[in-house]
Amino acid sequence: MIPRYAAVCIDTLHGELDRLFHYRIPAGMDVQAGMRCVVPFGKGNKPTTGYVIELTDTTEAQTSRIKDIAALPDDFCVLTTETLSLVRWMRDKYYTTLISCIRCVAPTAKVGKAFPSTRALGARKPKKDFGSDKPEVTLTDDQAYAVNVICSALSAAVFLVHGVTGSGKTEVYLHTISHVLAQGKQAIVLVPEIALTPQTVDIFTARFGDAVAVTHSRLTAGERFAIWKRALEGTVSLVIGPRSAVFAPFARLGLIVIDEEHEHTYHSETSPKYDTREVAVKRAELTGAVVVMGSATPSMESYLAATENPQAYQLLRLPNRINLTFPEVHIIDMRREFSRGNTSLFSKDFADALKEVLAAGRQAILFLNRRGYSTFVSCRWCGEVLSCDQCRVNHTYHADTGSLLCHYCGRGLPLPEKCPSCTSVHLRRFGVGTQQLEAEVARLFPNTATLRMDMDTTRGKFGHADILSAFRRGAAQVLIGTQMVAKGLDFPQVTLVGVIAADLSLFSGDFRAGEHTFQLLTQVAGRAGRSDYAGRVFLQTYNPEHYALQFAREGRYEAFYAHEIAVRRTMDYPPFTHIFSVMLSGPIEKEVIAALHKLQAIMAYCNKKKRFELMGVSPAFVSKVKQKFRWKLLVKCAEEEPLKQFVLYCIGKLRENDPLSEITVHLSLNPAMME
DNA sequence: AGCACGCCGACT
DNA sequence: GTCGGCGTGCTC
Repeated sequence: MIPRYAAVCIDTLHGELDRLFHYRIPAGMDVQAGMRCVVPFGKGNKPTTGYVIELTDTTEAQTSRIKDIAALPDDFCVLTTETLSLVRWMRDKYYTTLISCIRCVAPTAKVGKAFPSTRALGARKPKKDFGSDKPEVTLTDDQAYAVNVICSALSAAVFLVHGVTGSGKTEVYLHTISHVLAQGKQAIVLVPEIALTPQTVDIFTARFGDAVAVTHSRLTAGERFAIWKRALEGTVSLVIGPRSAVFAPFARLGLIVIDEEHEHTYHSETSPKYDTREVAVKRAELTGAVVVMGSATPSMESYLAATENPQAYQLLRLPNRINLTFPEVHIIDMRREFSRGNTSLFSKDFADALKEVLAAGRQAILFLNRRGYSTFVSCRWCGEVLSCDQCRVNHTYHADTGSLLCHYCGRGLPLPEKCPSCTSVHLRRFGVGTQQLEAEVARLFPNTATLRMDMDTTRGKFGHADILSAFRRGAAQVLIGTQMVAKGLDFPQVTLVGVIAADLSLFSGDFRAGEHTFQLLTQVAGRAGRSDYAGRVFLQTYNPEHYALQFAREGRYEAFYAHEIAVRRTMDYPPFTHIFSVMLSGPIEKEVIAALHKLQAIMAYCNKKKRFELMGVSPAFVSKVKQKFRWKLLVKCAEEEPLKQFVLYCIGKLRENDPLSEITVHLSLNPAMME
């Protein structure tokens, strides 16, 4: 029986259109579920792109209003049976519209246009017999065990590889991928950010050659589509990329690797606000693929799952550095430096160590997680702190342009000569950023070449790569940077790492501050001593006794985990509960607060059984950005699904009584960063 | 979101 | 009488 109707999801991002529209299938048109279609839509019967979600023989819609599908722009299905299931799951899981999920999975289409032709791309030979391609590297016992366990998993298993920095996690991934490809299956490798992990990507492309496609945010729509199509057709069998690569449309998916699984970039910050790890596990469940997550510092969520629910998450350990010793890590109490009269940026021990390294002709990495020259400018006459007029954020002084810059909206202005509040000339710059750090190194070591890597120096298309390759070939002895220099880099000549202010991420007010600090310090410490030369790491801090610093110094992940998870349990924080953050933003602060109080009242009224813990109305961490005031409230509950339904129901109630015309609602379940 | 319909003031 | 302002409501 030939189906007569197609249920179509219209390619328009609007909540009210988040339902299926039925169209008649004209005689002779070969429509399949998962295809794109062009349909007349709206008042003007405007030709509009849609996606065929299902085919039916009957329809409940009034037959007199049903129109015909106008055309099929493609001769293939953009959505497979698997990805159709996936987008439906995502829609419910991430409280969003079906079309926004489809846009994650399908290549981004220009409405009314067919996809570009792939014919011009040339025949593929970005074939090889992987079974006979025995990698030349000899695995350690730990590595071999991990590879064996993963490769003998039947299907849909999830592994967490906890491997210290330098333990050879990548080699485990490579062997596992070889095994999967040799079976004629396909694999996805997810990395936090392509630009920051060029070496990891190079290793995969070198090993698997033409079978690999690398995706990244700077690809054009055409390039992106070409890779998508090759994955669909199976002319590539390994896709490497950031979180969006989890959607690679492989028909025979065998493996998804998530490197550095704890990285917050795996959380999408725009709708659908998906967690890449959850999507990967769902795809594994739908396809029978295996998921391998790896990290030196696993997230609390994953490690808890691996230790308390080993049927679902199997833990594999790589506890030893291969041919490397752990770097010596020193915590420097900057309060003592100050009491001894040292008010400079560098402690005496670190300055001495840097001097030695430079004299020995080796390299050093200096890490400071703040860009700019001075972090704020204030008036010594009246106390005014210069700030952005669009945002509630202090201006940062940038020495290269001599300007004040807002790091939230990007607007800048020249540094004024007089205080805008009292017109005195006693403006002074306080706080240290990477620019000032660079100037300080130049002052203390005048003949030393330095490179700086932060958002200001990596703007260009190859910004990251240029700086890293210059440092690799020895164009500079010192690399100064923000957290860009902390991750995954492997420079054999680097024997010293200095963390200039290890407390910066400690007091953000986020309950994950301890976890983030531990992860960051462990990552950055791992940059030192990656060859025969011993490495040294200095953590400068005003809080030397903090557990995140102490455990990072000792390289004791399990001890840190035990401490942190106990705090989370006691305080009733994730992963033991779920937190839904509701933020409202709008141009009039009073109205934003009033709407939020109204929502709070609705929630209190609907929460008769006290199942949900309502936390108070408070300003967002940055309470004004780009002329919009931002206030939030948090709701906690041990179970995710009822929490989601409760919050969405209450927001629906709020909208019923109030059009919220100028107010935007921002929802986030278990946000990776508390705003 | 678009886009059309609709019901009131200024103009050829 | 008609042109056009943007408020309201629908889209198989």
